[in-house]
Amino acid sequence: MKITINDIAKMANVSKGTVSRVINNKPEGVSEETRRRILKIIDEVGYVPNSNARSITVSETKTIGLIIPDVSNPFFAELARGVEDCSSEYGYTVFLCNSDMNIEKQKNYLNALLEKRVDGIILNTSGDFNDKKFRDKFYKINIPVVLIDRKTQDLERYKGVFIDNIEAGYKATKYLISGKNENIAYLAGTYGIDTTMKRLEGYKKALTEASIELKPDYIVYGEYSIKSGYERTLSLMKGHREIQAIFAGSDIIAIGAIKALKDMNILVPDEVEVVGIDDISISNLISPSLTTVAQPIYEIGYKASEKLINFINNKSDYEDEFLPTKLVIRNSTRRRT
Amino acid sequence: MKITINDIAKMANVSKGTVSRVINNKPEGVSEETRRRILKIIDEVGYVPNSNARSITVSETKTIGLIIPDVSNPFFAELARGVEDCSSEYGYTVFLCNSDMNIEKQKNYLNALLEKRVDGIILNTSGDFNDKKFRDKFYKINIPVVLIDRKTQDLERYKGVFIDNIEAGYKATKYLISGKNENIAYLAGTYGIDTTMKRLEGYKKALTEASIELKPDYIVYGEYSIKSGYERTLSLMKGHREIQAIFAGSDIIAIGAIKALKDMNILVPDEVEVVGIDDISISNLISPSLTTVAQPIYEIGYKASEKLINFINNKSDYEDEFLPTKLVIRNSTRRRT
DNA sequence: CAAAGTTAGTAAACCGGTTTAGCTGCTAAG
DNA sequence: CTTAGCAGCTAAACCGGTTTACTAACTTTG
Repeated sequence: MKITINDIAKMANVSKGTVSRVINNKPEGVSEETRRRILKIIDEVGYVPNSNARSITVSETKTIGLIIPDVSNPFFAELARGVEDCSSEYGYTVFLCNSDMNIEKQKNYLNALLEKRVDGIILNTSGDFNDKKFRDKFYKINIPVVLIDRKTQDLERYKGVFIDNIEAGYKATKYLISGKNENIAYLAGTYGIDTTMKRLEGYKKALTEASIELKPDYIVYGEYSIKSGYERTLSLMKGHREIQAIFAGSDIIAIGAIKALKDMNILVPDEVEVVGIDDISISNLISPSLTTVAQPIYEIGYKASEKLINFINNKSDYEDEFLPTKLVIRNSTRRRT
Repeated sequence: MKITINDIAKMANVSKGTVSRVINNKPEGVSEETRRRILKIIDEVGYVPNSNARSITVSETKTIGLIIPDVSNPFFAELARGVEDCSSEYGYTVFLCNSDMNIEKQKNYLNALLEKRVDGIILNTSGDFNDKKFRDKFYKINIPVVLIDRKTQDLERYKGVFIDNIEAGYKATKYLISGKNENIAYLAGTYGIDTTMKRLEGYKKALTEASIELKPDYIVYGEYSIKSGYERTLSLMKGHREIQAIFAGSDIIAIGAIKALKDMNILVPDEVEVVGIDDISISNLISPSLTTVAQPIYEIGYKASEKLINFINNKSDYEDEFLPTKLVIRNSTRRRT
């Protein structure tokens, strides 16, 4: 028996239109006296307007959807925090969705978000749409979307907030080269994903520039997880003891790699150097602390949300944005002289 | 120019009631043939029903709110993942809210969630309501709430999913005692919070049981953060070099403590042992790896969501639930013989 | 003082759905 | 053959809001 705007109207002996004006702080059409009277009643009976009812006429929900692979991954947790902070500052509430890099799950979430009529979506995509009909439908609906961290061929039409991944891969690899390493592996994340491939490009660029031969064996794909980093490192090092340095596709992977190296009694950084990408907060806590190409993770989330909200309200243009990265030198690499 | 149920009805030459039945898979009142025809049209034009419109008549939104202090804290990230997983399995979508332990923020989020007519709320409370009027209003609305991890006097009426914090504190302290330590500090989290005080009880119980004198100086309150753990450890150890072991109120605090001890050149575990509570995933990655009283964090989140959803649908009773903890022995404590 | 303008408010239409009462035409039962 | 029952559907009311067109009363202006 929820209390509605009609109840308030009756109690105050006014029409519900008048109550509506008071609720929405519309200045016209209500005298100060009745306004106060209505507000008092609202306060007394504890009336809470139903924003869903509102949303169907004003066609906005002040709600956005955030789709990421997994909040329990520190990188995405930090991203999510940035998104949520900005969103709430602008009066938006955010739906959290964990896609697990599963395209089917992502589709289900997108559908749910569309049904809930979110005003926009921030998407860390799990790859191309496999369901073309769904893609067409999705495109047709034309909901504002801002990509985050990763691009996808299929979603070319959408802009987003990223880092320059080529540069990031380049920086990491170049730093390893500066340590007089020649046999440098790229312990990559998921094959085919934008970030993975761009970082590869940077890796190649740095090697080429230094006239170091590119060895296909040194490039190993896996997933963006500790486990994957651990396992691939074991098998990689088993076959290639000559490797002197590992450029890990993310800090999470690097953490797995370091663990594997420890288990194999290979000293980090003395025997093998490791560099990651991301600079998640634990990277400074593990031992040895991780040298990494830092992304402004929180800011990426924050800016993505801001970009989305501006776009929703047509306040601004809608372009790709690339935030700067920075090499953070810690103890998984040797001192350079 | 969104397409609505009316448009579909017109296209199919039926009333919108019929379309509604088809959308909701109601078996009665529509022939197989028209059902197929309508579904085909829906598919072709890419119609997505508006669940907000739906929600105002069926008075449920299939939406729940999750309020936690901070997703970027690994403990809460894991919790959130558990909540979201369960919720999505049951067809619910979850709003993520970061309260930052700020009671005012929490109030604003609660208000927003009420306006959005969430079906229920999972709350890691940020303390008692300071606004009594709001509390009364909130109570009156009588929305299902499940507490998680922490209780509060004010919210006694609500049940939730927890661990036995007295036992957890007891286990941790007892294990430190078993290492022949007598000067054991409790590096607590926020003063007054349920978990903090219950763990204190456990700490006291273990000391009393072992006939170790309780020294007020050895109990230090702070916050549940690395920074706080770090700072309090520095000042604690400066004044009390005789301390042999630290029971940290959480893993996050323990991580800060270990960092501080390192900076003071105090060896862990040789000179000072450290035990935490939580077993967040990094606890196994830091060095030395952390001995800790493990909580089933993900399960707490998952069960809380399940409890809430069952309660929403009146399927089950609604009682407190305490999940088991387990001492995980790693390298921040010495080998016991 | 009349005309015009402003203010405060109402009633009704509308948003996009669900649900109920009732109608039509057919089949099965008595 | 009548009647009851049912399947298939429609029209209209309803959910809880917003918005628009309109009116009545009062104020300002020339």
